[in-house]
Amino acid sequence: MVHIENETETAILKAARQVFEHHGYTGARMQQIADEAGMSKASLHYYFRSKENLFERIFDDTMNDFMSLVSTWDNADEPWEDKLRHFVLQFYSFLQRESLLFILGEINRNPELLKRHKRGKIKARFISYFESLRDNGHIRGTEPKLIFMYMHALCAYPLLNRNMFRITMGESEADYNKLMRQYPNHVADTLIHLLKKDPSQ
Amino acid sequence: MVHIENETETAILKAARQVFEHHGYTGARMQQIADEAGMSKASLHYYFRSKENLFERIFDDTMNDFMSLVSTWDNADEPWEDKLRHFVLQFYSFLQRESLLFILGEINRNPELLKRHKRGKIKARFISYFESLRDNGHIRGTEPKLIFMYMHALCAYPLLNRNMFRITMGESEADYNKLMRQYPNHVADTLIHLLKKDPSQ
DNA sequence: ATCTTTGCTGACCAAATGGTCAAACCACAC
DNA sequence: GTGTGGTTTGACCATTTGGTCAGCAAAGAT
Repeated sequence: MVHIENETETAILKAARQVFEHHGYTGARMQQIADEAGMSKASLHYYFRSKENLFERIFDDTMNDFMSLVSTWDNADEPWEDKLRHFVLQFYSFLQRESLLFILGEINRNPELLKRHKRGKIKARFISYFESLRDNGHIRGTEPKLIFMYMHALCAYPLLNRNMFRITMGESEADYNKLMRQYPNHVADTLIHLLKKDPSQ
Repeated sequence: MVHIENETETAILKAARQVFEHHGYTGARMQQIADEAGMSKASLHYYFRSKENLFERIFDDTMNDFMSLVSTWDNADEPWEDKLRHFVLQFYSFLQRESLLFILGEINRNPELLKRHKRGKIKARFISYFESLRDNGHIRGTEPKLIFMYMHALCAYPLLNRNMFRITMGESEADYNKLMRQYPNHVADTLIHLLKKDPSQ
């Protein structure tokens, strides 16, 4: 009976996630979570002892998903271009579902939150893979750490910054959505272009 | 006497900025702002009527700085490569000083905040400039809107995500700082590489 | 010296908020 | 029916928080 999720418990977690992601820890209200879960505030405290407990459950779940995605690497035997594109698409679609802004905001508020997720130094397999490709001369000499950062930045930032981008680029909602539908493939193209060796060499 | 900033007023704004940027609107406490400004809470209400007023002053100031930087474009007569590098370095150093995470978080909490900053559709001059370069065949056909987004993403995200990057890349604080010192120049190199025409064509 | 204006504050207030608890409720076993 | 265990809640509490206000202090003005 350690972790069999009750139906009520699931409803609470779902509501809590919505409210925390929208308002942050300090802005979230237990009453609002209770309302959205369709039960009394006291029930929240029956299942999770405190606001902080409930919050940590949400935060940790998201962080674990995120960390495991980051350290995932498909070892299928295909060209690195395909692997990279596949990873980018998967990563982007993950970020569309999960609220990274929430995570970043809470870490900024309380950096202690990260400490519980260190698990030693995990160095993403993404980086190791491209390091060995580079060492074997299959790609340009570009630092794989930079490529890793570029990939994260390009995937994540337009989702964090949606509204301001739309305004500073003078796009309508519809046009912006259209642009963003192709966006992850553009990112994959760009990263591949950055890594591919100049054929003349 | 409309806007001559009092010394006290300046102290309040400085303290308020620190507290708001760290804790966000909902997490910020008027008492803490008063403490850090070295005065009583009542004084805050004497100078700015309410917490919301004080917050909006901070938020608007930052947004105005940000928006004017985004729409700035140096028309000096130099090669586009130099212009671009110059802009990237300036943009990155701006983001180091100002807290973009604060802005993004508050916009997420309350999208209304953006409406007051629209000023019609302003379409960054950055984009127009590269559109005309492209139309005149001086750069690759890459969509300038994408380059604009890439530039923002590459500059901003590593600053937003500092802590998680350090951990997932398995870097020490010192090594990461070293990497980041060269980072804006890497970004400029990369963007130029993406735009430059293949010399063989 | 006294009045007036301006800056500033301690003491206070009403509302909101996280949390508690005794009692009610409900399914099920006997 | 009666008892028993887990579940749910309305009423309540202590604390925190944004905000107010009467009044003090200091600096001119008269």
